[in-house]
Amino acid sequence: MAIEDSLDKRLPVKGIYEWIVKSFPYYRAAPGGWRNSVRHNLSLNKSFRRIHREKGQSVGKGSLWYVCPEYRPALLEVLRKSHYCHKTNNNLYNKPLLLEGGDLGAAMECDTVEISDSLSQTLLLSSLSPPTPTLPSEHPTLSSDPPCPLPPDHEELVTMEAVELQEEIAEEVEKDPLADSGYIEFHYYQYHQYQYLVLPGETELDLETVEILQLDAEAQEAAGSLLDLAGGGH
DNA sequence: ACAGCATTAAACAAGG
DNA sequence: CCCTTGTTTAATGCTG
Repeated sequence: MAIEDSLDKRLPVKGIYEWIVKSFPYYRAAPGGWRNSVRHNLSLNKSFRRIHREKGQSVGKGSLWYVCPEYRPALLEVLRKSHYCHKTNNNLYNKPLLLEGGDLGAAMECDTVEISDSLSQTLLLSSLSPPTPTLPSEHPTLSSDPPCPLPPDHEELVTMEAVELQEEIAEEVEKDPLADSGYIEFHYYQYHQYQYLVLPGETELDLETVEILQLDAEAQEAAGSLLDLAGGGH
C-alpha cells in the first residue's frame, strides 16, 4: 500500500516506515520490531523488488522498493477482494471497534463506515468481528438489521444522549472474551438517519481517542485511493 | 495431524 | 563506531 501510494510507485524502506506510521497511528508508539518485519517481508516476498537509486536521488541510503509488475495485478486483486468482502457484509454497521486500553491504537486491518455524527466525520472500524450481541426488535432506537441508507438531502445536527441498555438486554449479551484483555469494545448501530454508538457503561472516551480515530480516517482515505487503483467498485 | 503461510525475533554483513 | 539497510534462519501461531 505504501509503495502504491507513492508518486513514483517506489519507496525506500524509510519511506515505507513513514507511510505506515502516518497511516496507522498504532505504529507510532509500537515497539520497533515491526520495522524488522517490513524488511523481512520485502526481502522474502517475491512480489517486491528493489532498484538502486539514481545519482540524483542520492539523499538517503538503501534501494528503492517497488511492486514487481508480474505480481502487481494479483496483489491489487487481493486488496480489492478483501475490501469488497467487508463492504458486502450486512453486519458492517455492527462491526466492533477494538481499542487497546493503553495506547488506544487501531488494528491493522480495518474497514470503514461513514458515521453521520454532527461533524460528518469518517471513523475507521476494525474488521475484527467478535460475537455481536442480539438486540430486541422492540427497542426503539437500536436495530441489528442491515443499515438503512441515509437520505442524501437530510442533514441536521443531533444532540447525542447516552442511552442505557435495559437489564434484560445486558443479560442476553454474552460476556466478551476480550473484556479482561485490556480492549474496549464498541458497537455502531444505525436506525433511520441516525447512528448510535454503544459503549460499555464504564467506558471513558476522551478527546485523544477521538483524535486517533480521525487520524485513522486519513489512513482509510489513503487505502481508498489504492482500492480505486485496484479496480474500484466498492 | 499436516502443510503452507504469515509474523516475529534474532544474527549477521555491508555501507553511509 | 553507530545506525540503517538487507538477507537469512528459526520459532511460533493460524488456517485450510
